[in-house]
Order: sequence, then structure tokens, then C-alpha cells
Amino acid sequence: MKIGELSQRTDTPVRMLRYYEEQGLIHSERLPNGYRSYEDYVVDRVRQVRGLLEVGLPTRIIKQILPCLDSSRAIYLPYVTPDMIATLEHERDRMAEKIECLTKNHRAINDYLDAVSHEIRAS
DNA sequence: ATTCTTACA
DNA sequence: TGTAAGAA
Repeated sequence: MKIGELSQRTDTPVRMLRYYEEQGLIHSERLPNGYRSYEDYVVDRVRQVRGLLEVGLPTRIIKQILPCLDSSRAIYLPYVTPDMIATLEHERDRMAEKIECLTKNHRAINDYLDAVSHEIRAS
């Protein structure tokens, strides 16, 4: 598929798609006319990258740990280094903090909504 | 009509 | 990240 379709399927700006490629996060081939051509798996790849980005991971870290997260459950020995483990543990803990924060605010909003609905019912 | 590269208020 | 320009 070409960049336009990938953009639609991943709800990602074409600009960002080219940027991710520049950062080595996704791969593409070239058509005879110079247009980028993507394999289907790139769709999931982009979604995963965006997910990591949303949690706040910088592209350089993503590029570094993506091979370890790739759906294939095989363990990549070249990446099992002390610093790789440290990086993964650090990001994992950061995510846990994010989840805590989200859970807390989710409850707050939910409780407020409940209070409002009860108030409406009472009035 | 689509995509490409480069550059920047 | 968005957007513009000029070319393919």
C-alpha cells in the first residue's frame, strides 16, 4: 500500500509516517515512481509505535526496544544486554506510573458523573 | 490526484 | 508537527 492508505488505516499524518521512517521506526520500499510502498504488517507496527509515543517514550527509545516488543515471542539475544534490561525496566515502571495516574483520574471523572446523574434523578 | 523532498513564521 | 513550494 502507498503512504496515503497507510495514513488512513493508522490515522496518522503522512508527515509523521515519513518522520517515523527517518527515525528508523518503520520500513518501506520504493515503487518504480519513487513512491513509498508498505507491507501490511507496517499497519500494526505504526499503531504500536504511536501507542508507545502516547505513553511518552521518545523515538530513540522506541527504536531501541521495538525489536524486543515485536509480536514474535522469540527472544533476541543481541538485545539481552544489561542496559537493554535496564531500559525496559525503566520504561515499564514509567508506564505503571502512567496507569496509576490514569486510573486515579478515571475514578475521579467516573465518581463525578455518578454524582451528577444521582443529582439529576433527585431533582 | 498523489507523493516526493526540502525548508521554515 | 503543520504547511508551502516545485517537481515527478
